Amino acid sequence: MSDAVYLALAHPVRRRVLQVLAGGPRTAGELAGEFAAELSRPAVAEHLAVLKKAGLVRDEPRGRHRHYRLTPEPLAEVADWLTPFERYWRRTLRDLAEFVEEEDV
Amino acid sequence: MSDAVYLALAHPVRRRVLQVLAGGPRTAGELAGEFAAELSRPAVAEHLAVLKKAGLVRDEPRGRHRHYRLTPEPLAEVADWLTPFERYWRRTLRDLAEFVEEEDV
DNA sequence: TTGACATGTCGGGAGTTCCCGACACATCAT
DNA sequence: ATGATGTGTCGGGAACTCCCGACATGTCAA
Repeated sequence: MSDAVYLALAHPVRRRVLQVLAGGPRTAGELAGEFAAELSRPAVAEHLAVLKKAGLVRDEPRGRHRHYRLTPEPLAEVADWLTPFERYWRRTLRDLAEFVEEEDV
Repeated sequence: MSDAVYLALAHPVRRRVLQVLAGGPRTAGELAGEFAAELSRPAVAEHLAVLKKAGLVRDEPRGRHRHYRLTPEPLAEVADWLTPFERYWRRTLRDLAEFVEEEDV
């Protein structure tokens, strides 16, 4: 379930696929073309399957082609998970003080 | 490099370790104890090594123990990567209109 | 109907992850 | 010094990831 989303993001090619799809829907062939220099077509198809399983893309047949489009709702869960940590890396002075105090125990 | 962060987040135990450490530093033994019901101590140690490689935790010897603390700065990169997608899942009416238009081409 | 094209899937090989029990080492208490 | 304790690491097995070439299926054009 939610695990699938984090797993989908764990490979650089899959992250780039999402970025490409953010620019609008593409066919499977167009996507394979984007990565043809590095990856075979079946490899790209596998990555698309992983993204689909995570609910991050949806596919739809259009005649002889198949269109993939971004369905980024599952990313909201990742963003939510990240939120509590945000206060740590955007540290205020008071947070920093707490941190140093803990450090010197 | 940045790959290591996404990879670190890809395992549920490692995500939970980060959440535990958000509550303050812990020794290796305390962390292993938190997961003793599911995982052996060496397994937890391996997960800690992955987190360390990603720069998400830092460890420090304290006498006979070793303290781990959260260093969440690398998470900022993930949050930044996520930002451009945010406008898709928090869709305004105008964004929705654009989307539908694209959809019907 | 036939041929060309777009795409999904299968079989399998190489590498990696994940996990554990066992061992090694350092530190502290006695 | 000795023994107990906290921790890292090693050896290895099971499962999984990643990738490819080859094949199967379905759609369109002629």
